[in-house]
Amino acid sequence: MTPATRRARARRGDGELLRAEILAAAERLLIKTGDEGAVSIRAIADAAGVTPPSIYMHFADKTELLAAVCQARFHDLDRVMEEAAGKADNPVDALWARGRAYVRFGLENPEHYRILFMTKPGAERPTKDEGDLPGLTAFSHLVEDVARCMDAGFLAAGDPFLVATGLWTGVHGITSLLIARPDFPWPDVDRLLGHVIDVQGRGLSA
Amino acid sequence: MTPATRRARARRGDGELLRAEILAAAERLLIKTGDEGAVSIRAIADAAGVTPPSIYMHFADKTELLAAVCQARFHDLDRVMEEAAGKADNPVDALWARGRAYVRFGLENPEHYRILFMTKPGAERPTKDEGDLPGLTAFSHLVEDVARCMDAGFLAAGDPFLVATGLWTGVHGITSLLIARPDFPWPDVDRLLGHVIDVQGRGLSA
DNA sequence: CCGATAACCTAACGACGTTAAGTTAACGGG
DNA sequence: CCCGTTAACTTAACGTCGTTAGGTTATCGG
Repeated sequence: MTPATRRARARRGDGELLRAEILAAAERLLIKTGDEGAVSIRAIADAAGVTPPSIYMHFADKTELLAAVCQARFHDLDRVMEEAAGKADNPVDALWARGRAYVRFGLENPEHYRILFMTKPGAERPTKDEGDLPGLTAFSHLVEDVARCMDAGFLAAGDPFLVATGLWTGVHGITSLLIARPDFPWPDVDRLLGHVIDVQGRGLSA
Repeated sequence: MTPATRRARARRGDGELLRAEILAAAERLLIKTGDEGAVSIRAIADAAGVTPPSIYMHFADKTELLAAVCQARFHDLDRVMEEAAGKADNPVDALWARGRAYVRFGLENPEHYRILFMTKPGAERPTKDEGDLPGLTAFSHLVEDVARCMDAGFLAAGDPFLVATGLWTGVHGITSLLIARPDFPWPDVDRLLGHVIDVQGRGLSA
């Protein structure tokens, strides 16, 4: 079962084209199969119309490839959360909208979520520049939102970083357990999330 | 590098002996290496002084083996939580003691924790009898504790199952993110856990 | 002592990530 | 127009993995 359709070789300066096509192919596979295990280097290469070693021209190893695949998706996460927060007309509602958007995003992209937040980073990966962990900007947006809530007196004064971390672990707990243990007799997701948000809201209020 | 020391064949009725030795070898490997990836069927077989196919006399596949390894450890989890809860002299303190014990246990057995609560169950595994998911009895103990808190008026009346689920996702969020993202600039674990417990306590109180 | 069979082993399959060493084709320069 | 340089790939292979088919060995009842 050689490549489905063999890709035409890129022109002299256009080696970078393949990189994008590899990422697209990996993305397609990850979404279609919904299983990280099925997204092998060989399957990706085949889907991209290329042989496996070609992938190593653009990615040092498989984990770097998968990280790149997810990085794009997690710029989406930040965008989605910012959008949701923007629609609210006070910082507290924005906070909860953020949480809901986070959980929904995770459940809609479970394999991306699993790779990013449910696997150990094998050794150290000093990824180039800003996107060190890809959700870091999203997190700092959260911290800022928490600080706004405190400044406005909606939440009790305290350490915004600590509070934001607690909120993050809260929504992550829901998201990751729903992904990892779908067999558990979960209550309705919205009810559970609503309850957790409610509890956090009471517990954090001034 | 054939087996380190070859195991003597068991006697006629004692085939089950190997099962225990395989579990022990896998347990040793998992703890020593601290990496699920290093615990291969072949490595386990080698550590048990046996060839790889012998393992399939006692376990259908690798995931079943790992599940069995973790099941024992999670009877420990229930025990540890019960012990911690038993030392408290009111049901609310028992609840928080449970949470602290849970997080500590997860951080002390990160690979077990990862296998049980951070990986997708491949297809359906209708494990024989009671320990369907191994932490289920521990969870029902939690539900009972929550109900006691409500009955005693320490927590606002409500659905104990829903509240317990929220508490579970809360401690799991902390535990699993600490395991999966050790590179994040975490606040002190006790401070974070204390904060989260404090928030939940306020949010759930009557 | 012998045949049955429990308790293992040998050999192999196919898939995986990854590397070394080719091969092909696009371009700048003569 | 051809030619050599070299970017853009490929072929072939290594060692690993989980797993299976089929053989071998040693224990035990008779």
